[in-house]
Amino acid sequence: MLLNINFESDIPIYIQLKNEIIMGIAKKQIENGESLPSVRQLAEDIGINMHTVNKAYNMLKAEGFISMDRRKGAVVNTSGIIMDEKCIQEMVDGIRPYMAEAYCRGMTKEEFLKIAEEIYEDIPK
Amino acid sequence: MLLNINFESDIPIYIQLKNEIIMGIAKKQIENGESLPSVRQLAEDIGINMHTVNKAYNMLKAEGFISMDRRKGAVVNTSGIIMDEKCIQEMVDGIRPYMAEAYCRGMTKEEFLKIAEEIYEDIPK
Amino acid sequence: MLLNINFESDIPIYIQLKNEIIMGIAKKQIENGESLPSVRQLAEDIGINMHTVNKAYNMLKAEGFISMDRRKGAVVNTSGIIMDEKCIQEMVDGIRPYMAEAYCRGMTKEEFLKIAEEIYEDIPK
Amino acid sequence: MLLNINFESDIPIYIQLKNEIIMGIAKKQIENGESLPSVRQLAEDIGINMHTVNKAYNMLKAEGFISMDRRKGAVVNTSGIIMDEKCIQEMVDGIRPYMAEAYCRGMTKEEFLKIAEEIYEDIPK
DNA sequence: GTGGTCTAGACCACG
DNA sequence: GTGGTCTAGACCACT
Repeated sequence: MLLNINFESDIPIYIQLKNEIIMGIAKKQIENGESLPSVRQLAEDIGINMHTVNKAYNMLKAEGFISMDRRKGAVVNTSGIIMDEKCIQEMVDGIRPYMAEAYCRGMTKEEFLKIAEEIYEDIPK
Repeated sequence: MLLNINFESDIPIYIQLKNEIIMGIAKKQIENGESLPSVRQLAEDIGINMHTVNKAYNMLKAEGFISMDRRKGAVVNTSGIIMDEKCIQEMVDGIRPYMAEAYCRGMTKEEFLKIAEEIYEDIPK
Repeated sequence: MLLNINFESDIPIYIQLKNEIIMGIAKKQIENGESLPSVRQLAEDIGINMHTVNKAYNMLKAEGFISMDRRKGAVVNTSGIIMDEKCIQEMVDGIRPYMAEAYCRGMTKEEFLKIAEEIYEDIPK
Repeated sequence: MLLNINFESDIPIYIQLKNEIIMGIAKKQIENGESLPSVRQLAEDIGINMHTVNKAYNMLKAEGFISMDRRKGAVVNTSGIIMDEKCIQEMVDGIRPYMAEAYCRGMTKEEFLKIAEEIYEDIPK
């Protein structure tokens, strides 16, 4: 799994890491039931602090993407996750500002939906 | 123009304020050429510090939504703004994580696009 | 004489106005001995405050470009002005930052001097 | 790197600071990839407020001279900077008033170019 | 009265 | 220890 981290971004590294792992799960680069690298290992690979990886793993656990196993470490476990009302609301609140800006900049609904569709279809690849 | 700021949010106030003003422009609650309230006035109205408003205004200026006229203060100026490559890329990078999460949570493309369409159509209201 | 003022610039209007008048003198759009418009007239023409025009005229007077005449108002008087050490120093300090930036951005001396020459030759037109 | 700040000048401290750092980059007193002092450290060294340094750093970041790396602080990054049309235009607009004044004061093109050449050649020292 | 600049001091998120 | 955010309050330049 390729984890793309931009150290100059204003998005915290642990958030980027969390997003990249979710992307890896979506792309099935890591399957349900498989283990993620150990905190220490991943930290060393990426060249970041152990605490940062830990934080990302804890967020993933809180959001239901992984579970912690004493022997196998962090294990992907997507069996119980669903798109509930709270998730939808967070998503709506998250993307609305981007749409408002696009709207002001003259992007039509069709253009926007076309791009959204492309992103979606590009995920599993 | 109603500016909705959530002081409990982990999103910085000046970012929320910037987004709310863009939303106000999109909704045509404030028209092209009109002046925004003075930094001090708006700060007092919302109950925040002058500098926080100033930061939001400066971001809007940098993104091309307003101009600072020495005589009229902050003026909405949407004439020159377009959805260029950089904007599209930022939008794509911004919404992709939400889509990847929705994808993992089993939301279909159709469901996602339906929600996206609803948000878009809800903007001008 | 065409006076080009940008109200959205971060350069104060009275400075812009002063510079434009000096440019007008350089271009011989206004000759030595001629009168500038009255403070009131010019303010109205440009659409700015009378005090702002006054400030520009006072700077021009302090720098030796004009003299105030009771009957003729502000009169261009370039007879006594020279490029003394102080002026040179101010010019050097003023353009050095632009050159340092151009240098960092990879502009060669030849390119810079070519542009400088072009600007100079463009003045009297 | 020697940072020369004039507290009596009417040029804002953060602008002077920005210019001095660009000069330091031009003189190779600080090389590409190196870190600048932390905002707090530099503020203390110069005897100014943290926020003033911060503003200078943010301008340098916006102009492409440095990147903010979450691990290494402000890092000089001149790899991507070029002298594009916008930069040239800003430079031209910036130095034209000095040239117009020099022209009025009787400085010839040759004298002007000689001084410009001297400033340029003096930068890397 | 406007924004711009600067200071001082605080808290927090990040690494 | 780092920068980011926010506050409070001050002075100034500009219009």
